[in-house]
Amino acid sequence: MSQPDAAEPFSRRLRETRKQIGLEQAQLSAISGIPATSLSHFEAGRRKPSLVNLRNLADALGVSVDFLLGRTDNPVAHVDAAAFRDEHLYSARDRELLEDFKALLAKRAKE
Amino acid sequence: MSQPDAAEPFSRRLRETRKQIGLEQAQLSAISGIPATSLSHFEAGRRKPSLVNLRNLADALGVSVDFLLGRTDNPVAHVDAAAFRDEHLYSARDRELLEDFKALLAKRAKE
DNA sequence: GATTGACTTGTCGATTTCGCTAAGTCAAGC
DNA sequence: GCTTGACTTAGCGAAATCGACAAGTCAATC
Repeated sequence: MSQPDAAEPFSRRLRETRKQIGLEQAQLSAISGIPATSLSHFEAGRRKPSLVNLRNLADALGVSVDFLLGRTDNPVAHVDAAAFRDEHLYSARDRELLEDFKALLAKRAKE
Repeated sequence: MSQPDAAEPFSRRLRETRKQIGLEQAQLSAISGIPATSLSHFEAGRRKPSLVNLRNLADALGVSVDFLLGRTDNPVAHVDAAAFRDEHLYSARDRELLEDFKALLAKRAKE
């Protein structure tokens, strides 16, 4: 078992984006400065990129890191959605209550 | 040479965001599942997070990875950041409870 | 069937992060 | 001065990524 490929959104996003742009691994390697063998490892899901490599990949491909990681489906960065939807929680008192509540849930979940 | 702190946007963004939200390292540790000592290392610029830790941090803080990395000045990446924030911590049932609790706080805050 | 090109896979030593534990700093409050 | 709380720092072995190189796969073209 354990297909390294299937579960990782990053691997798929990387390959899809690269191909969609019409780049070969060697080309992306030249642009990003990352060895082509490393790119192959990334796309195969055998390695995960370091912070620096991740950033360079996003730069080279012209997409957001969040997109590469599968956190958003929007390739190009971001519009400003509700800046902070939990704004009301930023009263110190409420936050305290919320933290206590979370702690309670977390504790219960462990049992 | 090599000031670990000064040159790294990630370190600053992490600390700033955490404090702005009003969390202590221990709290962020509980939410993100990352040891507090690791958080200290990140904020001091002594270590850089792995892909998984980076993702968990963005989730826990409710900001985009691109923001944490200094690629954008826009804190919020994708629309449902708040919804996914504690997803990995709780069961669906707990999340429901948590949302109810938040709603309660929000309602009270309006009065 | 031999060659070429794109890509995969394995191995190497070096470097880094991993989580963990213990100890240290340091300001605030008693 | 002592304690508490938030945070830093150091050391540990385990695990992962790093870049580089060699070798292998495999379909397409000649």
